[in-house]
Amino acid sequence: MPNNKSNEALLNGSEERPYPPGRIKIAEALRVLLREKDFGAITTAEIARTAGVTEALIYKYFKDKRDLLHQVLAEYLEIYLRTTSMDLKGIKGALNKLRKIVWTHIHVYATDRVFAKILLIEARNFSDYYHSEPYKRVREYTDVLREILEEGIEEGVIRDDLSPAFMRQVILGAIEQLCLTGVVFNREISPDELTENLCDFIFKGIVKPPRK
Amino acid sequence: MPNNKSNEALLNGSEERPYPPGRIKIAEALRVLLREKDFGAITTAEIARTAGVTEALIYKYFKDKRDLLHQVLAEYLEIYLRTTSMDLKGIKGALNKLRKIVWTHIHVYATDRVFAKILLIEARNFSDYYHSEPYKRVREYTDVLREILEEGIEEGVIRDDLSPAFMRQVILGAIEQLCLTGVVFNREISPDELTENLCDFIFKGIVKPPRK
Amino acid sequence: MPNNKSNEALLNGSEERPYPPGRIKIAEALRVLLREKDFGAITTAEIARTAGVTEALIYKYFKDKRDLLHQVLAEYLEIYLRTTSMDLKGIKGALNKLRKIVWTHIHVYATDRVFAKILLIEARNFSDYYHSEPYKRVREYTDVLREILEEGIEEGVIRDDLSPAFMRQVILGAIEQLCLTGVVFNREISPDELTENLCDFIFKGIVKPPRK
Amino acid sequence: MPNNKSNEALLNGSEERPYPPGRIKIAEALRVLLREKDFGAITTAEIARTAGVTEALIYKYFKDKRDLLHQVLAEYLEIYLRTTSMDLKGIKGALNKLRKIVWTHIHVYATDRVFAKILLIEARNFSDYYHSEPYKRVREYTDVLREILEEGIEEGVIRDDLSPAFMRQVILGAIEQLCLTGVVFNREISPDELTENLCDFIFKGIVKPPRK
DNA sequence: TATGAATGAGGTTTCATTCAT
DNA sequence: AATGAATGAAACCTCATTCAT
Repeated sequence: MPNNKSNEALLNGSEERPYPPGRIKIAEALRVLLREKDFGAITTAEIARTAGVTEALIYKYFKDKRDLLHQVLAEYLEIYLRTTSMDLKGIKGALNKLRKIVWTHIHVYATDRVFAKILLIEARNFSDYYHSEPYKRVREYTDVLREILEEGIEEGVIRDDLSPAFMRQVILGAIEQLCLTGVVFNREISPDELTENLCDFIFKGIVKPPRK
Repeated sequence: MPNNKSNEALLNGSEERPYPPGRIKIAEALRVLLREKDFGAITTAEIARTAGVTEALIYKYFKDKRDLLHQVLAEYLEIYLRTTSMDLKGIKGALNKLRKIVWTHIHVYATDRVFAKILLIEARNFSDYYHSEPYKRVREYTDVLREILEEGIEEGVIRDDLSPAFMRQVILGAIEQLCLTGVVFNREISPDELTENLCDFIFKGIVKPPRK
Repeated sequence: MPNNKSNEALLNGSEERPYPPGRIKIAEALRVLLREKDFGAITTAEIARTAGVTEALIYKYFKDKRDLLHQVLAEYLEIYLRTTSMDLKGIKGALNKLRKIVWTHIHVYATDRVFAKILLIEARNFSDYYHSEPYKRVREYTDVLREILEEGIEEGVIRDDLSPAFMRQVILGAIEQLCLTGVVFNREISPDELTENLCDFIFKGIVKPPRK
Repeated sequence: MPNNKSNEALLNGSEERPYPPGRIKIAEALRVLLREKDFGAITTAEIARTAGVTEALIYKYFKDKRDLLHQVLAEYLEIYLRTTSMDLKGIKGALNKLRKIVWTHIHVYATDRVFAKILLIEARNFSDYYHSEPYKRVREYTDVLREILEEGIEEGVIRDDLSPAFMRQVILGAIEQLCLTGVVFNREISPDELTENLCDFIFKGIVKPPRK
């Protein structure tokens, strides 16, 4: 792996300026708790207890409870944005890239349930989410997908009578829906299988081609 | 319209046993408030004030605040389930039915923003939602879609190498994602256009067919 | 049994003017519920539901919830006052009477747990109880005991250097304490055994008489 | 007084870790209010107001309103348990000890009306009281009495044909009944006189010994 | 850097009670 | 004689947040 910096480390601040222990413990506590319950059901008291610090300390490092979630989400996004662009390197052809990014996306949801929960369940509930910093990062993330679609159109392998933005929505919606139930009911998610089927769907549609 | 009972009336209980005025006012108050803000941001005090009744009355008719939402949601579902099966009557061909149900689905989100908000934003946030009564109704709703897909497979117009359940997920995910932004940013949603494009996508896929 | 009127009937009003069915059902409902839970934990809604009437009806027949309890208690007292004076008839000697009344008292607590609960647990909790109508009936009840003690003093079989009022308190306290645990923990209470031991205690004290 | 730690201090936590001021004020407020009214008639708002703190603080230090009462009661018991065992030191003879403990017991009720009220009136009304922590302390308290009785039996001064547990019940019941009216009607209670009479009753019984 | 103490503001819920019919 | 509808008042409690140290 070319990553000279582990994800773990990334969650704890930059190398030169690592986060103070209290801040690390708090963010980690939230991650732990999110594994078990909704953000809304988690109290600051609980976070503090889990982190082994006082509630007041949370407000030293975070503007408020929401900000804590946003920052934790931002840290995840940081990681997965890197991973994604890394993963696409060296792949040729828009369709191959598309397949790859679909797989990566599903894979993340499959393996990192906390991240998945935040994105699929919690985030959209905050009315200000769609104007928040993390949402902008998410857009960066999904923009990669749009760029691949544009690339495919230019390559001539993807139809040009549907807007890339529209196609991106459909693909993302499909991915999220497919993963949502897995996340909600804590079921296994198989990236390989889902990617295979989804790309099959996306590429060819569901209408049976007429017999020759 | 063949409906001999208006939707309005349906929200007020059965014809013989209409809901008491207080109950109607409370449910209506919630609907009004949901137009403007998140369920979580709505207080029982607010609901009571808007309804012109006392807070206590809410608890006469509903187990708790959540139950109120569930019941309001259930009433919506009741209506739209009827509408949906009504709408499909007389349509021939699975693909035509599919197109119709996609249109209906989008149309509902486009016109009934309160219902859309509950379903797209609030519902999934309640950890117990996926085990709740309303969710079962939603399943009934989406099952109609699956049946259409099965019909299409039998007719031989829809491919049989992807499971109907899978296809349903993809289609639903796409619809929801497409409507979500409209709902969140309070933008117009065009059922005709979206349906047109979405069915085009779904039916044929995005890969450009090779020139003959 | 010389009683030409059953207890059951007594609870339902006088013979010529029986209580209306609603009032009977409500009082009975309270008795039923008291078998299982504290008066404080019983709500008017519960009483109404159990009685199969509406809450409003309770207020037709009773001033308020407390009054309902007081009336139910009064009805019990009515019954047991009759029983007691009946029971003492024909018994000769203050000590025999004393033994008899102790037995009766314990026997009532042993068999009628609802009555026992009201008297041993609920009643004293109401600050106004000691000025209430039922309390006056209770005094009548305990006065019988005092009269027996006075009789014994006159007969010369009971010491005259302790006031009858004082002795009554001690005896009643002992009975109540002995029954209380039985009632609280829903254990069997044996009137025969308790009476035997208690009278033994009361009559002779606990100090071992010096050897002759 | 050999006590190197005042009761006052005991109510405020251990010496090294005194309770925070808020907690002390709240407990004290409840004690003050109990002097005037029933626990059930005291509201958390009232407690907070009297203590000069916010209602929320009550819930920082106590699980709920009941827990507050339990803890206050526990603190009293702590004190009186110490006092009791202290008081018995140096007394010879089971009967003397018995007399002493009766006096102490009555004396406590006579002087500390709040404690008396909790124990004689409030406590038994809480259905869970008999399974609560404070009740266990009360048992410790009354066990001392039983031990004295056992000692007396061994010494040969107390009759051995009645079980110590039974005798304890009778004695306790008598004490409580005797004090109850004093407490309820806010009348003076004379420990000396009551003890004198009660022990006379207990030791010798009420039956006049036959003339020699 | 971190804590202990305390708060403000409101939240949901409960329950006895009333009144028009 | 009984009900259906509604209420008033307060109760208990939660939780994010602040501030002095």
